[in-house]
Amino acid sequence: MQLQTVSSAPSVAFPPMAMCQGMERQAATRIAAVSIRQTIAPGQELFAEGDAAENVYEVVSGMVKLYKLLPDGRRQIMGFISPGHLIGLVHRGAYVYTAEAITEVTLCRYPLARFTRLIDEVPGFAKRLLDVHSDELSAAHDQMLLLGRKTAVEKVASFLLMMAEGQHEDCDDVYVPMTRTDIADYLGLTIETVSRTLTKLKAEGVIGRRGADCITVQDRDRLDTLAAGEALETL
Amino acid sequence: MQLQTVSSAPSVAFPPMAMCQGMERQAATRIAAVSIRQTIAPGQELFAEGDAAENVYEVVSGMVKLYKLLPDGRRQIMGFISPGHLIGLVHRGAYVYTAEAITEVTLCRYPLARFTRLIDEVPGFAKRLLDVHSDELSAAHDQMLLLGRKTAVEKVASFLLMMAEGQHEDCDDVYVPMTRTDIADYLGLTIETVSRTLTKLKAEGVIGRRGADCITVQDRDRLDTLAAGEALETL
DNA sequence: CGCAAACTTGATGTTGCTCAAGCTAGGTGG
DNA sequence: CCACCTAGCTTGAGCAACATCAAGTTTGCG
Repeated sequence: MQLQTVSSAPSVAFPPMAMCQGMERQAATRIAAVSIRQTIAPGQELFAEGDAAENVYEVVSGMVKLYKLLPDGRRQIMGFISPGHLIGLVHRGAYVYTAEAITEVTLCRYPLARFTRLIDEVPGFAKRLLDVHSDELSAAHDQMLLLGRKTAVEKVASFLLMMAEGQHEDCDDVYVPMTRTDIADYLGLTIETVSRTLTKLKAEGVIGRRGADCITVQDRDRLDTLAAGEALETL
Repeated sequence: MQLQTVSSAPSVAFPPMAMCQGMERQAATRIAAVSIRQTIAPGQELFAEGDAAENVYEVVSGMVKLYKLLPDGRRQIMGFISPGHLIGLVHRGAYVYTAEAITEVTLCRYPLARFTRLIDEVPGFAKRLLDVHSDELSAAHDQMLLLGRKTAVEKVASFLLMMAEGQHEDCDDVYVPMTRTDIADYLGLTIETVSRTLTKLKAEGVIGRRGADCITVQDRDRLDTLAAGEALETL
């Protein structure tokens, strides 16, 4: 019997599976065949750093955070995973970070053994995975630049733009499901600095706010400039 | 005619090619067959961020730095590449960072078109590349933790341990070929802070120094503790 | 020998952190 | 339905770590 918050069921082929993006129909069908659906509640861990890797996951709905901890509890969030993206990077058989649900999350789970077999068996799948890895690595590098060299304002501006990306284009509202603590641990700041910086951006008319988890982009150009780190404006 | 500092020559199969590590003899031979040797001088660029990707490289000797710049010149070094490692991560056909030689560097160059074909043609090659990518991504995540959450002392200690790794085991001397500016841009610090931190570590007896580019590890345990970020000692 | 680049050291400055209240909103029970 | 409670957020005052600015010192090379 599973935990109440976790349910599993074999999935039938599901049309827009990101895992199979750009792949042939037959290949996509084979990949979908090894996937298992499940749902987890906010705050639940998918797996922890150092656990033996047993599955690869694809987020179908909701949002997951990935993080690492230092021995004394300092935390760095490596990324927020939104629908259509994969989780489960493995390094010598173990997960390299902890994955935890921020909202309620629906997942596709791929048992690692079967998943690995697909790499040999499904033509084009290895290349697809290499592309996915390249995207992740590129994002990691952008984040390194942010963490090492951007100011607090630049970090928060970059974060807002990242969150805006992939949300409904027609509207300037950005929905921010994670807490200030999560944002701070993602940007290498404290929760107070995140809060103050948002207040400053609002005072400058760059953003507006409808409650803590909904932010309106009022001056997109200005936000872009700040995020890019042009260093023209100090705010 | 090539630049004086750059020379190319078709390579014969070369025994310990890292690209082929763990692969069958025949596969390794095929991979080696598409490689071209070349040498570049310190300070020379292999390619720049945003350039159309044309090659993948493997460092044979020497050291290369990879970096990104902000519009106003702030720089973040993504990594130092030592022999046996690959360079040339591609994201939508363009390089995502600039690669520049620190020392004189010998390389194996693999033209991208031929390299890509090998993925389909050589069994096991795709998996090998996925492993390489996993290692890189894991290293990038470690660096994100360092940049976002470690103190100056912890950063410098981590850096020294990274440099010590892969150097002759029998000796405690760590050879540091890059400048303080490079180290600072790698750790998200200033050159002055790097210098002061090294001085502090020396005063504490954790390290000793033979000139600016050679450092002796005198208390390995202490250095490990500091790098791990146990936060027990403030120094 | 002399120059330039790289490094170290010192004095001062500033960004973002720490500590400490308040505030707000959503959920619960009376 | 409303008061209360709590988790999360905001705001303020003071501080510390690291940055900046400014000399000196060392090193390697022509």
